[in-house]
Amino acid sequence: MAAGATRRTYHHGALRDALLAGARELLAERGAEGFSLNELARRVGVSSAAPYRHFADREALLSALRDEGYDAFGAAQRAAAAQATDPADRIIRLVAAYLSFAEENNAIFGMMFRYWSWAEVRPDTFAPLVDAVTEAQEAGFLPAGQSATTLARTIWCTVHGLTTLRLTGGLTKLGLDAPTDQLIRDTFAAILRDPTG
Amino acid sequence: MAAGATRRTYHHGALRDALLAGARELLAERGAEGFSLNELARRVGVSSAAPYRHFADREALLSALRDEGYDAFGAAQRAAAAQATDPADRIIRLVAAYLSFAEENNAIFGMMFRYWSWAEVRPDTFAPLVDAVTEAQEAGFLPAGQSATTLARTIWCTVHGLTTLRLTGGLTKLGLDAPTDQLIRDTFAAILRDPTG
DNA sequence: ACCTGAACACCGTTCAAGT
DNA sequence: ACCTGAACACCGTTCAAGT
Repeated sequence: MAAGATRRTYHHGALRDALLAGARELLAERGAEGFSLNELARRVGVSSAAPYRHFADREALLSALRDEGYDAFGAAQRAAAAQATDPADRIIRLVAAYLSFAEENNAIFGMMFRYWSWAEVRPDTFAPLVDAVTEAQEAGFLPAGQSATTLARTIWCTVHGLTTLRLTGGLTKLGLDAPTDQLIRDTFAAILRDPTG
Repeated sequence: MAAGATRRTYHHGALRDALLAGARELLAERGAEGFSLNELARRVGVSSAAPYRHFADREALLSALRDEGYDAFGAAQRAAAAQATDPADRIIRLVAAYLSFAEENNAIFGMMFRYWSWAEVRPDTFAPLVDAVTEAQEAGFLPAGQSATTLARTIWCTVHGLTTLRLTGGLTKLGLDAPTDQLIRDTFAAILRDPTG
């Protein structure tokens, strides 16, 4: 699909978009550390200097992908929240959406949340989770003794740890893996309570 | 300290150890992705081909550092557990030790737990945590409804998420950071219960 | 305005040759 | 046995020159 997909003449016209599209592909194949700007240029069919017309450097291109990533992540979180039937279900769905976003966008997720950066993160990225926690507290699924942001932070830490430890193979390596649904249920059983109990 | 610290003659005698020591330094300065074998060779005062007498490749050298890292981590966990006064305190101390190990060994921690690998992880790395959870269940600090390994997995996910989100600056970026002690207390308040309550 | 070609200093890695 | 020197294919990045 990438082989020889080059305009014979001179250049593209829409090189910037072609670079971004190629970068998404290449990133998925090679991961963040294996990602090479020269390889990208070769695939897109331009000289290795051409990308510098559109991006200041390698980091700037990756930064643009992170930016898209935060958008997509926010949309996925909101979509998950919208499908919920009750406050506890909403939290579980947000958690499940977190995990599956990371699964489907491994390299980009890594760049967004795992190492450096945070430069492009949206301040409202976790608004859906904080809202869900507030509701869950009111409905008695979560204790009222802590602020919603504190509890949301705890849940964020838990789901983030679960996600990274699972995707990097750590859970499997230590014999702690389980099917996704069960993993989520068992993990948040320690935090979410039954309001009728 | 690294400048010109070179035997004038030929070579070292103990190049392998010199490489490992230099690598620990360089890794702390440059991080895992910035770590260069050529730069290491220059610092240690040998040709860029010399390290290949002692390590198959760049990865093999980093792998040796990960190996040391798991040892040091295990020792730190056991030391923390030994100081505890009760089962809940023991869990909090293990969590605090996890965080401070990551803080003091940022790059190595990243290579051990954050990205790839897991190849060198000790199967008993989390034995201290599982033991502490078992005790905490018996003492009523943790619910008895789940197995100790399941609960330990949850706690591991939470502390791991807390650690990575904090060290990468994510908590600060989203206005969720707090002093270490309070952060740990607030986070695990949602999981640990008062057995007298 | 947008891209190429050639160049720079750097990588990781290999291998014949030196001591 | 252990290391050097020189080389290879690759990086990211710069810049004069082309259209």
